[in-house]
Amino acid sequence: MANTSSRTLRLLSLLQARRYWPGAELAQRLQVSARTLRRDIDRLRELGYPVEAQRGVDGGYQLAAGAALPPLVVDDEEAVALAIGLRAAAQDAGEGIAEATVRALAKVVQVMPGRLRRRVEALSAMTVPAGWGGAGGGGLDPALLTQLAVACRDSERLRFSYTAADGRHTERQVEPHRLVALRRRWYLVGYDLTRHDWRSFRLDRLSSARGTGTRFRPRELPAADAAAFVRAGIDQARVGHEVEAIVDAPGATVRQRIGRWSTVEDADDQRCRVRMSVDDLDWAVMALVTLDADFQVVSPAELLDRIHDWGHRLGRVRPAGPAPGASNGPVSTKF
Amino acid sequence: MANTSSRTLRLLSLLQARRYWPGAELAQRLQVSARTLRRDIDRLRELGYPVEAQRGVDGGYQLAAGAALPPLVVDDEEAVALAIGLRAAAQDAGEGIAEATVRALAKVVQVMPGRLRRRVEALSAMTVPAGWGGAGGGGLDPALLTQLAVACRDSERLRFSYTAADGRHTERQVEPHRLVALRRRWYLVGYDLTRHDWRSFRLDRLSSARGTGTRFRPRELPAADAAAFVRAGIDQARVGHEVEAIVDAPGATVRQRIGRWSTVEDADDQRCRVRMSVDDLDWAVMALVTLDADFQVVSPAELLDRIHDWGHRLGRVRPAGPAPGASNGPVSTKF
DNA sequence: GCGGTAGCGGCCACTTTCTGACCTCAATAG
DNA sequence: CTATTGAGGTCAGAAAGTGGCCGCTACCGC
Repeated sequence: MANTSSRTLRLLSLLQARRYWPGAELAQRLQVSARTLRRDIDRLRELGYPVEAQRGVDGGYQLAAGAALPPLVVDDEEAVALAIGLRAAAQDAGEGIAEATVRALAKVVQVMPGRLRRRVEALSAMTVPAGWGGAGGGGLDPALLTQLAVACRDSERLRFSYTAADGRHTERQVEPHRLVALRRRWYLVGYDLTRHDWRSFRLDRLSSARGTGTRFRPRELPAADAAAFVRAGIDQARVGHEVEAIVDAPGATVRQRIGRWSTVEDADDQRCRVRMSVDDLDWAVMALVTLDADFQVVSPAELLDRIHDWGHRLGRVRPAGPAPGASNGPVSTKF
Repeated sequence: MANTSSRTLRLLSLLQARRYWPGAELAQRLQVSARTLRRDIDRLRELGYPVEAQRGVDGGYQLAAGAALPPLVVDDEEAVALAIGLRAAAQDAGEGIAEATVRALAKVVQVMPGRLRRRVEALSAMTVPAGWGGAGGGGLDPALLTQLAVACRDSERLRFSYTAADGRHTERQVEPHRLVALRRRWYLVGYDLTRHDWRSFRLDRLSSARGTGTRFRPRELPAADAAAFVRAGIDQARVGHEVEAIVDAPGATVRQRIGRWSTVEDADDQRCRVRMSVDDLDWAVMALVTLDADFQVVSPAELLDRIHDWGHRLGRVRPAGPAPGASNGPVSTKF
């Protein structure tokens, strides 16, 4: 701990933990003279981390936002929070930052001591599954996502079992290349060693993955990028529903509420046209109903059925009569 | 860049970015001899970050999970992903890690260059607000959360305007102490300088906060911890809705779907009793309707009204007639 | 089992940096 | 104005970092 670089790191972490530090206190904590502290501060500044200083009574140092990101020194709890947040974010990240999210997740998880990893597992078990646990949508296992992200990063071969679209289970051995989020789904792009070709795998159809422990030299993907590869694959096997509806509310309002998942076009001042791609029609119904406005369905017809189905179900809800089951029922799960 | 400590930092970042590195490549990247690299690796190990090495052909170094967390070296995109993930996580974090989440958020945001901060703002504008953008639920402004977290951390006085429960606006000057998440809501605990007493403030009633620039010496909170303080305050002014319903579906099924937010008691084989506390009735409606089963409402009566309201709205949805706005409308927002 | 590869670490000589002490100066708040 | 606190120069001794060399050991493929 008497080292210079370790001290520099500690200084950085102190400056990150609290904004203002009187120089004397820092010097005392780092067990060096005030002069050396000043030199350490200089070192940080030379490294590109702008440390600002206030002179005079009650002065001190503070770490400001600079051109580059300093290494983040986080404590245990913060690391757990990071992992949880990233896991949740990965579930429905926009296509733009999804990759960065898993990259960061892999980074954090990789260096996290085992005890923290266990805490993350425990905590995220009680977290909301993907997109509201919607009726049909199989939740994505966040641990799987992490595992695959690490395997991609480290170029480690994987074995897993995969359930193809036709329902057949197969065992695969794959060189993982990249994770791709597309249309609210995750795909693993990799080189299938038994098929001797590139494939993309939907994460929700993939299970019991484990690394083989062998590393490989990354191959070159025969596509512009991984996202393009996946897109090419799923375009020929379309699935899901294209929803279109006219909503009796201003486009701006609608955009604010559900613009994230849909394309909103202004029709006139009071109406707009909403388009979205969903896997599950219930999802579309929820999106539309939360708008608190009337709407008309353009397509598909099934959506209208579904909506009326919901309407009926909700319409026939009645106050509960005499208690049907004694309220002293034995089984109860909290949370 | 020729510095030893900066090189150590760079080495750490390289080891975090990819798992396996051949020693020769690392040495070349860091512009040092292999011998010095080995010494650098040693240095890291002495600092407590376990670097493992593989000998022999195809050997190399890898950063393993150790006892302590090394400083995270993240790139720009990853930092943005971190901030986005943490913001989202803060919105509905469990009470246990909520505080760590904002702490981490403050840490990340504090050192983030302005350009990244702007990207975060832009991106999180298109992110789902708290709990599905539920109709009534005032979304929490994530920027506010960040701002307050930083102010708490840095012991900086705040001014803001506050709308009390009775609807009266007041201007407050406060020494922020801690942020607390309780029952899916955020509170700021602080010492109110005009009232000369400790208060807790609901974040969704707090607006136009700005730091005064003056720091203060933290006072001691007259309570076990900040959460206890808030709890004591809100227990005397309960709010929200206690929902109870009988669902015509087995308890196990229901528990799997919405057990996270509710208490489910088995009534008999085919029915169960669901209880939940919600701020917003729409939220309860959504939870119940996604169960895909009939149900009866025990309480409150308003819930029944709301359900029937939804039922009517959904019931009168019709297919769209002739296109109301030309589909070549100029304004279109994707994403 | 054998040879090649690649990490391990001791040793040495040389160079560079670091450190604390002492000094003067500069900004800031009361 | 004055006390406080950071900025920074200089100096000498101490400590480190560095590269080159060495023999050693673990591991892999043949």
